[in-house]
Amino acid sequence: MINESPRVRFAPSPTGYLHVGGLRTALYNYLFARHSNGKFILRIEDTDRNRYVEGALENLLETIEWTGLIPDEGPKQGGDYGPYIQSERLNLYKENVDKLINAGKAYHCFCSPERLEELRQDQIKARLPQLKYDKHCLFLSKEEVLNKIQSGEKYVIRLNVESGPKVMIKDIIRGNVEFDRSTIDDQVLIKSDGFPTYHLANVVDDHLMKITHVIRGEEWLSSTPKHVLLYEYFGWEIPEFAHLPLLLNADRSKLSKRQGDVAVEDYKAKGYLKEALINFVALLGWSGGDDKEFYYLDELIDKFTLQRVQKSGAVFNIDKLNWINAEHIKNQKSEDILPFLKNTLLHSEFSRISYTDDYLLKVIEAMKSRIVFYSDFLERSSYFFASPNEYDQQIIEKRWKPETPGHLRILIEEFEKLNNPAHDDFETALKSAAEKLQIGAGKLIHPVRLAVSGIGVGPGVYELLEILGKEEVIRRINTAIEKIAV
RNA sequence: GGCGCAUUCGUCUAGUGGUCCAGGACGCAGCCCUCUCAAGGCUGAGAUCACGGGUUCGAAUCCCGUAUGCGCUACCA
Repeated sequence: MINESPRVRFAPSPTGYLHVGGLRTALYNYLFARHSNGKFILRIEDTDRNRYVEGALENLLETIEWTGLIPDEGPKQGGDYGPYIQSERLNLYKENVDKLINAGKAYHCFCSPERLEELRQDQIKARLPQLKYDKHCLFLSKEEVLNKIQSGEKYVIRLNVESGPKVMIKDIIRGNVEFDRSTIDDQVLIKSDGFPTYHLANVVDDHLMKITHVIRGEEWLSSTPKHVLLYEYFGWEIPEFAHLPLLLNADRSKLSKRQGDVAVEDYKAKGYLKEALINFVALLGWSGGDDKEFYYLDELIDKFTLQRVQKSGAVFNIDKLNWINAEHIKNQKSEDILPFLKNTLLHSEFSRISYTDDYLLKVIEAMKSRIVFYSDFLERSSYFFASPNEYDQQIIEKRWKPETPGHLRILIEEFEKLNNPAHDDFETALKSAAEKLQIGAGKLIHPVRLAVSGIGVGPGVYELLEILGKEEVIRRINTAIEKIAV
C-alpha cells in the first residue's frame, strides 16, 4: 500500500448544484492526489431516487469543469474502474451484498415502516440509550425468507452487527477514534427499491475502484464504523480516512443555503474568479504554516498535506473572499483580463459599441487595482464606455465653483494646442493653464475629473485624459460647462 | 437522550514544553504617499490561548474533568 500511488475520489450526489463545502472537499482530494502523484476520481452518488433532479448531473459536471479540478477518471473521462455513476452499478452492489448474506453478515428484513416507527417509539418511551433495530428479521428461517420474497413482500437488506471488540478508526486529521460495536445499528444496505444506501455503495465502490484514501466531510465520521465493519466483513483492505472540518455559517452552524449563497454557481455568477474561490476555500481549514495566503493552484499542489488540515470548523467569511478576488484580479496580466472585459461589455448596455483592444487594455491597467469584480469595470468606470449623462451632485458642490467654467475654457485652449497628447503632455498643459490663471492645479484637476467622468473617484486624472484622448476630453468638458449649473 | 468530534483576536489562522504577557491575514481606526478613489507602506485597537484541576523548574502546547458548540443518530447523502 505504501508503494502504491494514491487514488482518491470526490463523490458528490447530484442535488442540483455544487456546494462550496463540496468544492473544498473536491479541492483537498485533488490537491492530495496531485501532490502525491496519485489519481483523482469523480464518482456520482445518485442512489437516492427521491432526490433525483433533472439536469443536476450535467450542471454538476459543468461546474466541476469550470473550477478546473479535472478528474483523471469519472463519468466524462471514463477509466478502468467504471461506470462512475452509482445508479449504473446496481449489479455490483447486489453481487457483493449476496456474499454478505451467505456469510451471515447481512440479512433480509421485511419489517414495515410502521413497525419500525413503533419500535422506535417504544425505545424512546423505555428510555433506551440507543435507538436501534431489534434484529427481528435476523431470526427468520431460510424458508420463511424465501417464502416472503416469493410472495412479493417488500424487503431491505441489513448489516448484521455482532458484538466484538471496539471498532477503531485511524483518521489522518483526527488520530484514532473508537466506537463501541453496541452503538452501531444494523444499517440498511439495500433499500426496498433495490438501490444501495450510501454506506454500502461507498464501501463497495471505494474497494472496487482501489481508493486508498477516503477524504470527506466530518459529517461522515459517525458512520465510518459501519463502513469499517463492512470492509471487515468483506475481508477487504481498509483505506485511510481523513475527515475534513465543516464549513460554517456566521453563527457557526453548518453552512446552509438559508444564510447566503452556498452554490459554487452562485459565486461564479456574481463574478468571483475560480482562482480566487479555490484560493479562499483552500484556506478554510488548511494553512501552509507560514504567512503566505495568496496561492495559485500549482502552489497549493506543491504545499498541500493532510497533516496541516485544521480540526475545527471554519466560518465562510465573504469579506476575505472579496479581498482574495481583488488580489487575484490585481495580479492578473491585463491581456488575460481582456477577454473577460469584452465579454462583460458584450452583455451590457454598451454591447453595440466596439472598442479597440488597445483602448480596453489601458482601461484595465487604470482600473485593475480599484475593483473587486470584473463587473466593476462598468459599475465604477462606465465613463470609459460612454460620456457621463449626469454629474455627482456632492462633487459639484465641492469642486464646481462659479469661476470654474471660465477656468476650464482656458484649459481647453491649452489642450487644443496639443497633438496626440499623452499623460505628461496633459499634465504640462494643465499646469500651464493653472499658472496663467494664477490658481492651484487642484482647482482644475477636480473639475476636469468631474466633467470627464461625472464622478469624483477614479484613476489619476492625467491617465484618465490620456485614455479618453484629446478630442473626447474637450468635448466632454464643453458638455459639462453647458450642463452643470451652479 | 446516546455516540462522536471540536474549542487561540469579530473571522481565517501560526504555534507540537522555555525564543509567546501569543505571530500573520481579512475587517476596523489612524498616519504616509497623493489631484480623487484605490493600490502600496507604516502604526494602532483587538485573544486572561473555553473553564477548572493536575504533570513539570516551566504549558496555548501533555493528562483528567467540566462547559459550550457542532455532527451523526433515516429504506438522505
